[in-house]
Formats: sequence, C-alpha cells, structure tokens
Amino acid sequence: MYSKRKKHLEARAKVLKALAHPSRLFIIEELEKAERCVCELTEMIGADVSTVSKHLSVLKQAGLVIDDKRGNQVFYQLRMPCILNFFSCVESVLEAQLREQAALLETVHS
Amino acid sequence: MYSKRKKHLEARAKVLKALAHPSRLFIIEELEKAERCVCELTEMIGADVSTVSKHLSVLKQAGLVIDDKRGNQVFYQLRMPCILNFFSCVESVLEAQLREQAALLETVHS
DNA sequence: TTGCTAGTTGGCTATATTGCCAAATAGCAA
DNA sequence: TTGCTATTTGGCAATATAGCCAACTAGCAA
Repeated sequence: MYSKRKKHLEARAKVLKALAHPSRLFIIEELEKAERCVCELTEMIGADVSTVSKHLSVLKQAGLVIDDKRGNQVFYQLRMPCILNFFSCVESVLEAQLREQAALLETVHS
Repeated sequence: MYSKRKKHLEARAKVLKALAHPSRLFIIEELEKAERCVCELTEMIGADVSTVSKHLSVLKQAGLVIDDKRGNQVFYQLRMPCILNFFSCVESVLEAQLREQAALLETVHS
C-alpha cells in the first residue's frame, strides 16, 4: 500500500528536490573538489548573494552539505561523498535521450 | 565558468525534478518489479486517474519510463534499470539524518 | 449505432519555488 | 565607537507544480 511507504518516499523526494536545480547541482560539483565560501560560489554562479545563500540553505536542510563559520566567512562542505557516483545514472538517462534524438534526426534525413 | 556547464546541469536537474515527488518515486519502485497499467498505479496510489496520468507524463518526458498501448490500456515500463542503485546514496543521506536526530535526542535525555 | 472502460488533456485553484532588493546580523579592524 | 565585508533573512512578484473535476479520445463489445 502506498500509505505505508509514503513517509519514506516523501523523505526521499525531499532530498531529490534539493538536488533538482542547476545552481545547486553546480554547488555540489564544486564542493566535490573542495570546500567553498559563499562569496566564491556567488562569484562563480553569478547570481545575487542572497539567492546563493538560499540555495545553500536548501542543500543544508536536505542534509547534503554542512557549513563551517570561520571569521566572517562561511565555508560549505559536501556531506555525502557518494553523490558523484549517484549522478552516473542521471547521465545515462541523458545519453539515452541524446541517442534517441540522433536516431530521430536520422529518420528525418533519410 | 557556470555558463559553460549550465545547459548540462539544467538537463540533469530536469531528470532529478521528475523523480522528486513521492508518487513518482512510488511509480518508479513499482515499475522496477513489473510493468503496470495506469489503472493499477491509480488504484495503488489512491489519487485521481488524471493526476497519476500526469505524473506518468512527467516521468516519460524525463526519459525515465516508456509507454506501450495494448487494447484500451496503457502499460508503463521502467526505461532505466540503474535507477534502483541510484537511490542508495539518497538512502545514506536519510540514514545520516536519522543518526543525527538520534544523537540529538541523546543529548536532550542525558 | 450505443455503451462501457481506460487514459489524456484543459481549466481551475491552492501552494511552492525562484530570484531579486532591502534590511538585519556578525566578525574584524581602525 | 565607526566602518567594511560576509552572510542570512524578510518581503515581494513572477513562475511552476499539484491535484481535482470535467470534457474529450480511443478501444472494444453488444
């Protein structure tokens, strides 16, 4: 029954929702390389600081990153190192879509 | 630069967004077991048929499922078998959150 | 044809998300 | 103290999402 699993699926959905934004995916990828302060991420993304701060807050709420205040800067770190492998499946979905589009073009041109 | 990766990250985000809903996660899990028609999924989820149909349309748009009309029923199948492994990371995020909450409770009680 | 079942689509309202600006907060240094 | 930088939070408007009902389409059978 759906109701039995619902709570769990909602929790899962919340994590996926937190990941489902290009800027937040960018942040995850950057944090994979090294910790970053808000100002660095803001510079790279090119949006308002408040916007980036809110994105970071979403990732933090979802348990994906942790923050560490040092001086007047806040550094964010990736909390889940498995995230990267995690994307390989998403990639295969995207690749399949590309192959499909290519095949479609093929039929148009022939 | 963010702009270079943006298109790609937007595509990724779209797939994750399609997954980021409890009913759609439920559908994915069911289709992992076997193909299902819309009526079966509707029964299990307990929402309006139109709602379930729209969820399926979102998953289809994202390239996660394919549909197969047979008679007057439409059967949906999982297109990406890797999806299941894909969730193990999300699970570890959730488990970490639970551990954290448990630790927090610990400090309250002691 | 009519009638029934299965599914999709349009339209609507309620709610959530995004991203900006402005204001508030915190650390550090003069 | 004042001033500067880094960050968060509140508020707002624009847009997107979710889920219902109603209407429409398609397959099948009498």
